[in-house]
Amino acid sequence: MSSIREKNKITKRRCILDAAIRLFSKKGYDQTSIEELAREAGIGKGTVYSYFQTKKDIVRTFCEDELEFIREELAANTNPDTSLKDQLMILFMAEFKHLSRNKEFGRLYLQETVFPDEHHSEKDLEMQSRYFELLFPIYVKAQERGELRQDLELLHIAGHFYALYLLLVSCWFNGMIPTGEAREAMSTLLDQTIEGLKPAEQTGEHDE
Amino acid sequence: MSSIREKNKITKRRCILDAAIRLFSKKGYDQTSIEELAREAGIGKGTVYSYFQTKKDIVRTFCEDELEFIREELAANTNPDTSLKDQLMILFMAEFKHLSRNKEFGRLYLQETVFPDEHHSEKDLEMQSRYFELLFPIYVKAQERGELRQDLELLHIAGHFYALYLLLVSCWFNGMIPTGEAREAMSTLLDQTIEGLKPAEQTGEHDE
DNA sequence: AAAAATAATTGACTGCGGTCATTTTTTTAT
DNA sequence: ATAAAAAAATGACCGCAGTCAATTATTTTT
Repeated sequence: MSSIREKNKITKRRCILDAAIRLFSKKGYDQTSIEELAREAGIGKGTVYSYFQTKKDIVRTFCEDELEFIREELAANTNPDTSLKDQLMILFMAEFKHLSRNKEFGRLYLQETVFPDEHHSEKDLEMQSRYFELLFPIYVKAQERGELRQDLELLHIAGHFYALYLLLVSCWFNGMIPTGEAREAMSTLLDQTIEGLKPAEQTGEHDE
Repeated sequence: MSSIREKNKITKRRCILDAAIRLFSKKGYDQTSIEELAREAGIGKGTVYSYFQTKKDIVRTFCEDELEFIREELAANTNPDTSLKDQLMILFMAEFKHLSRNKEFGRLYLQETVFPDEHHSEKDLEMQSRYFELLFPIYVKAQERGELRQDLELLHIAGHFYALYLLLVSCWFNGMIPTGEAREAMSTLLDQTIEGLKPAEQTGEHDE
């Protein structure tokens, strides 16, 4: 029932995140001080810390919110009857789109979640597990359609494709793959992983 | 000919790195101040910065030195005629061994090199390229032996295996894979990637 | 409506990473 | 050996992330 407070809390939280997006994107994460961020958001410095634990938590929260949104959107829009590759492309490219729009945020978020310290690792493990489980139905369907071997554990399958995503993103960050070529690179990697790396002569059929 | 100076420089550099290894390993990176590090190394705080540009540079330097050492050692010891999988296992497990011995260092180094900011990306790209090229001969040989398809670019092949390494390491950091199971997990991932992810019935031969 | 209780806000303060003018050490020149 | 020049070491100092006791705003109680 506490109307004024609740509304203010939500509003201020949004203000801080918006200010952070603006400043971090414009000047970079390190070049933006919390004091300046607070000023931009129209509040005192200390207040920032009653909404977020640390400077990096601002980044983390923003990215988790975005990911949640992306995934909900995808869960609604994905057609589970299209090919495995199509579905993975849609998913990965949606995440990549978010990443390329918020490069600085994405970089810091990935640094923290892909290589977490002891303190965060449980939380990250949970996020990762939830993410993998989100994809399990897609892989099961693909197995049923005969697109994937049945004798592989779902976790391993998920791992293989997640590995490709990590690779793509890493190559994008270090400049090996420009933004415009990411889709094609992902497509190639997915094709190769789905098709397998075997020599052509050991494989029963090949369209090339 | 400047004997005293040159020797001192090398010695002090070593002292700083040793102190860093001791303190970072014992108390963690964030919990170790440069002032304390300098005390441990028996020098003044400012002196640290005439040997290393930033706190993270200490980590970076240590890891690059170690990697250089590991790779030289491997280049000498690897038998280019054993199977692709055996060679990759030896390489990856050697790097993983270094990583698991210096977890804190490794984490920070990977964060910086896998997801570099604009400022570092050229340097990291060069490191990554050198690393990939180191592996190219192994893949060429494997292609010649018929272990890998000939129609794939070397860079893509390198990418696939590098992706697996990233995955393994990430899972290790977030606790999904305990240290003792890393070898087996890597083995499984390599097998699956080398064998391909195809359904068994589409493949000409299979031992299971 | 006033008082008491509770929650939110704030900026002065602390500690650390990194800088730089000054001092100390080493080398070169005389 | 002494002075001048060059290199290295140093700690006081700066800016910023994060803390906390004091203050202000909101809610509940009477």
